[in-house]
Amino acid sequence: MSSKRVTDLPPPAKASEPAPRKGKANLEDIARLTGVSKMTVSRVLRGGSGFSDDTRDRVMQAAARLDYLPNRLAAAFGSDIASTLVGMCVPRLTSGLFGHVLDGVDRALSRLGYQVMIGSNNHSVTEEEAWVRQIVSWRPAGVILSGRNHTPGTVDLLRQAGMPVVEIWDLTTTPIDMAVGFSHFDCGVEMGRFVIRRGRRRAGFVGALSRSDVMGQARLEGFSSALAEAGHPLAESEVLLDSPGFYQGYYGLETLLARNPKLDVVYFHNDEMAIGGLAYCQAQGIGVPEQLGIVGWGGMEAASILPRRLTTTLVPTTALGKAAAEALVTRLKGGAGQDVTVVQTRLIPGETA
Amino acid sequence: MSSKRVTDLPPPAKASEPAPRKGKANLEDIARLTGVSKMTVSRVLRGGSGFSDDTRDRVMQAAARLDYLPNRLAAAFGSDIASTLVGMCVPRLTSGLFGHVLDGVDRALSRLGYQVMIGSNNHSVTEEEAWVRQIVSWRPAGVILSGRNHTPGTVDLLRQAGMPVVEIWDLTTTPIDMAVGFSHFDCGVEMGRFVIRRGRRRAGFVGALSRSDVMGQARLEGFSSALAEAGHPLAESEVLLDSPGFYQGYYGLETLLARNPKLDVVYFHNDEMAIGGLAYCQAQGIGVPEQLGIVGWGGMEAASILPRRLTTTLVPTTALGKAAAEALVTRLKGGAGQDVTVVQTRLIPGETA
DNA sequence: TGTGTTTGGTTTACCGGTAACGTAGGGTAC
DNA sequence: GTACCCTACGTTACCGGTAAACCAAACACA
Repeated sequence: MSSKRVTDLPPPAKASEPAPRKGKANLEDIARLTGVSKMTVSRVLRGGSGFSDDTRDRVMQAAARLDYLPNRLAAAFGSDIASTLVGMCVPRLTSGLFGHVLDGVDRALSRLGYQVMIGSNNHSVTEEEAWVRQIVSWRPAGVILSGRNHTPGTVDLLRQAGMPVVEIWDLTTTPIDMAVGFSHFDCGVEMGRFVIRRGRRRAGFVGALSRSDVMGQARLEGFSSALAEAGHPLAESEVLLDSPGFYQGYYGLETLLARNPKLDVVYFHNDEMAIGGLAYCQAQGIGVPEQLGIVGWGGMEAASILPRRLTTTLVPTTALGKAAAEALVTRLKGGAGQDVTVVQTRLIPGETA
Repeated sequence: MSSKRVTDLPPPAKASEPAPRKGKANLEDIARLTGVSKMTVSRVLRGGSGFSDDTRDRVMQAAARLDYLPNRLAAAFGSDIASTLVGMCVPRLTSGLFGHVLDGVDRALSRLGYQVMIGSNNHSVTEEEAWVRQIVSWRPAGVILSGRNHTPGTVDLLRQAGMPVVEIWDLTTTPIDMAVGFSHFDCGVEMGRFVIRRGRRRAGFVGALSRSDVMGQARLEGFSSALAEAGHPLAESEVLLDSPGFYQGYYGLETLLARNPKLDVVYFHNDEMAIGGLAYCQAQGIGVPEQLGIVGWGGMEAASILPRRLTTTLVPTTALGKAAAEALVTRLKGGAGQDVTVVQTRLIPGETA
């Protein structure tokens, strides 16, 4: 017994009493009380068929009387297909965007009786592999990963486990199994073209590529390539080895402008950093957008209510999570499941560029 | 077999071949290959004692050769004390604050080999009970809940399961088992006294008590009582039946000021709403803090980098999560575990009040 | 030399479900 | 009347570990 609490069962219960101990009952106990076999009880409780209405009622009553609590561990272990566990790994749990993705996933899955096991890998594929190794040993029904970059070990583990895998966030043409996301490169391209259209010519970038945040990198590359194509290549870039937060945006912009005061627009790794950048401008009396354009990425709620609405790219985080969950469930139900699902991001032309 | 993927095992493997099928090996397979019993293998792999160095090496080699993946499901099921699952339920996964708490919990627990299963209850004790019922059927090692309000059913389930429970966020003098948090009422009191000291006399409150967010309610009560004590009771209050976000703060303040334009300070449900309120002031040309004081709660990162640093209460979210995890683990290791752990919040006297 | 004790194992039983298959009895088609 | 099928169960075996008890050989010590 794992009971560690002190105030548990009032009397220590007379030995070898077959009396129903409330709350510790199993199928056998219900079977005994009902006068059927435990297999029949199992069938009834799972809502299958192969029993009479009368039997069903009696089983249900007995289960209620004994306060029966199913043991999902036993069920999942015994049947090999009954697992309703789903593992989900995100880069950082503290990211507002991933919070919404997680929420989308959890809402969609828990409604169907699945349980989400979380993990975070801090943008490290090595940590991700360690997490996958742990998760796979729980024999989950499926796994959701963030990003398309994984160690060979991760891929091996998942392939061998033979379970559905959804890679979210960034698109990949060669998913391990399925992918739901959008192209970060294209986000960058779109924003690059946008700032060019707005007449900006000397663009900078402020990022915080903690570890190997290849997706922020991809946005930068898309941005750069669009600028180069237009004949006005990226003028300056400051990439901190830090997490992409408000402070980093504030000081990142300070550093960037110190190096090149003539910039007329700055693309930020994300909205949090961009808002930090805006704060810096306000503090220094730099006019936005007249003197300097500020553009972000991600579409956090705060961005739309600022004094000046931030120009950014809106990412449908909750919908993305929901789509990932649905792809997984479709596969679990035996459906084919789409290999690659694209969710649409949208450039919000705010008032800061 | 649960293999649904198509590109699984290259050749369909000759029938009844005792040859080690990579990645599907179990203790028995390792035992056979090593020439010992599976019990010995179990001991070796768990790093116990009772075997020679030679045996250990041979077992480890065999395990590596077979790509052995432990089956935690079987282990947890079979032993009743080996579960390393921990359930954690938060009001909303999209809340920045809870993201940090979750992160603190997950970091602390995953380092020790535990797996966190998440859930959200949308501030509803009924949804919480449904979640607890699901979670308990996974026989986790422990459970972390948010808030101190629970249905009798929830409490029953947890008591019967007899597993460690940590209630976080709000303090309670009568925890189900253990509690880690701080007093929301006291936060309100402290802020009430603070605004009085700053000379404010006509205070308002803007909240968004989605469902039964009793903790926001407690802060309001503390705030009110401090004001009343000082002889300047709360003048106006606007509580939306909505989630506490930026927009709600913006429009909540608009509504509040429409009803009572003479307010000289407004306490917000949280920082997100307060920032929304600040945005409204900026949009309307209301001088902060000269004309109107704005104070928030929570201490989100954004609050400290705004043009004017927000006056708020800093909640040590990550530390709180870590403390909760540690309380749980202490209890799991057999220690007594502190009943109630208080984490310190800190009023940050910013520049907005 | 006999008797603990330690070392390095083995054996057996069990956790609580589920899958697969077996079967008795009543209805039914021909 | 018999072959067949359906309904409503029961039986058996098993999933992959772990706990507990047992055991033989080697060693220690008086």
